[in-house]
Amino acid sequence: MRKGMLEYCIMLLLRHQSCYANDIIQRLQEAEMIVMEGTLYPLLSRLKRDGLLGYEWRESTQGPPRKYYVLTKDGQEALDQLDASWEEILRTVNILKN
Amino acid sequence: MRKGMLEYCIMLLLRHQSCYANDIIQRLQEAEMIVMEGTLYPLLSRLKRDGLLGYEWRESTQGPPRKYYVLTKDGQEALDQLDASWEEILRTVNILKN
DNA sequence: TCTGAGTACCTTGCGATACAAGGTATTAAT
DNA sequence: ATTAATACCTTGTATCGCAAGGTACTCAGA
Repeated sequence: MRKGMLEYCIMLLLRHQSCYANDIIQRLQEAEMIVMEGTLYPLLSRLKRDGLLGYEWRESTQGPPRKYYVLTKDGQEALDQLDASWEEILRTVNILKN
Repeated sequence: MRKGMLEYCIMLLLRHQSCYANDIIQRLQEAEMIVMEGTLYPLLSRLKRDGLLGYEWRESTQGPPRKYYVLTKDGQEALDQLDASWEEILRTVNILKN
């Protein structure tokens, strides 16, 4: 059922901080949402391609450099839109639950 | 984003009343969720095939007879499970929203 | 020095979901 | 008999998420 929620959750994560893939996987896991690498990387690439995310390389103390993703201005607007969609889904489910 | 929500919404609808396809489309529309016929019919067939829904034919005063769908016992249990999943998604989003 | 373990990024193939478009069948009215 | 309305269903396409597999960089230890 969480289909389609992933994009929203990832953008929520990036609203206040930049993250690289493993950060995202771990933080989502703490919020009880499991994401696979094979799901995450293509999704990040797509959001980058669509101009909603940008990234910058940063060195790591142990291991290869990391891609830190950040929300672009377009991304913030898209996120606002997703917030609205989420509210609508909440309303829908609440109506149907009566 | 509402991908995957449809099954849940339809089963919520059927929790307290039986419906045929156009009922479902109209009621979901009232709850601000748009469903296409080409989406709904295969979904209903699948839920029937999986034993979560049953149906009975009923005559209509104007037009061909209608398939009224109802939740089976298995369907009720599956719906309870979906309720739990929904609660989990609510928790996840709330955590990520801070 | 080179080899293996750990980390990080990415791709390919598959199944499932939803939509758009089109098709079949029954009923009632003209 | 034909048409309009209603109701059910199928096919083709796009997207999403997962499983599995692959590449590349870094560092520690043999």
